[in-house]
Amino acid sequence: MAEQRSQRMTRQRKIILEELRKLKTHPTADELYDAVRERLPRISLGTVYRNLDVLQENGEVLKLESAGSQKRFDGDIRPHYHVRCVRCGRVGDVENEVADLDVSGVSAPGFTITGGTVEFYGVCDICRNQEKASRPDGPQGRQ
Amino acid sequence: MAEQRSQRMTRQRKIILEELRKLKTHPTADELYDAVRERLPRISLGTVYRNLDVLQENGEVLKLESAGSQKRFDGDIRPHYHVRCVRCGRVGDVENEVADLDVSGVSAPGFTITGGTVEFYGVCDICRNQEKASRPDGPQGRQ
DNA sequence: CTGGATGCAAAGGTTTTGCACGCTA
DNA sequence: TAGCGTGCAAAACCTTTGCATCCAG
Repeated sequence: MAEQRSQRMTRQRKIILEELRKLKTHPTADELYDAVRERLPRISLGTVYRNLDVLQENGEVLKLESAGSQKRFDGDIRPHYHVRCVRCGRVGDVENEVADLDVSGVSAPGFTITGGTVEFYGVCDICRNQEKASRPDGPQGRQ
Repeated sequence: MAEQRSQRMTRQRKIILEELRKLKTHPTADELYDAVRERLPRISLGTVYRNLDVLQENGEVLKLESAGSQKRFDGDIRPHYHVRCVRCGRVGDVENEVADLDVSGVSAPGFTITGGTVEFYGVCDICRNQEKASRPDGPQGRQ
């Protein structure tokens, strides 16, 4: 278990990992690319993607899957819940402890269930402020 | 609440909704497109996407954002949990009742949490059989 | 009639990949 | 040195969109 898929710790891989751990924003690949480029101006976005894949298979980072839009990445691999902003897709960390989810009594035809997790959603402060700003006369639905 | 965004029930929209309700597979947009094309050979994929959007805003179908590279859709809007196959992304329905998730004590800095749901994952029978077939000499991890 | 909906095709955004060269172990 | 990793660019994917035309109400 937790097989290492790759052996070499290149400068690029090291810095990608460092920057991802530094960021608390659960960045998308290209947000991380921007951060890494400050230290390695010639790195390519493809390298960022390739390394995020490798690091994820090595269990060193988390790939937060969300269909369709952009994937986000997390350098903090301790078990914790996430919130996703339903407006902009930003992801935050939930402070509460994770509770063990009992999967033993759960059944779905055609599937063998191995686990589960809780996904929270909400609105981030940035979107909430924009929302307030754009309707000065009270709540009245989507613009 | 449950505002209708559109007024016209076109042949296309009607058939898209019918076919999605018929399918129990939580299809991707283009899987649904294939199904609909049997009845409307000249429909375009763009129309399928546009209608899925409208139907989703009307609350008539569910857009599953959970994971994978493609979004999946569900014609069954009753509250129920889903399982997702970690190998192929297929989605199935969980038979257990949904339990109310208490969100009141949950906090995440920078976010206003409005809800949450449980996401199960596992392996679907199709992938499990392929797995068995491709390693005739016992379990030994990824190939 | 009228404006929302369609078909077609092109554009858009994100992620993956082929290739020749570079660099870690 | 060997061969994994890189940069670059093109391709692959999925989804959205502009536009002229069509059709449901």
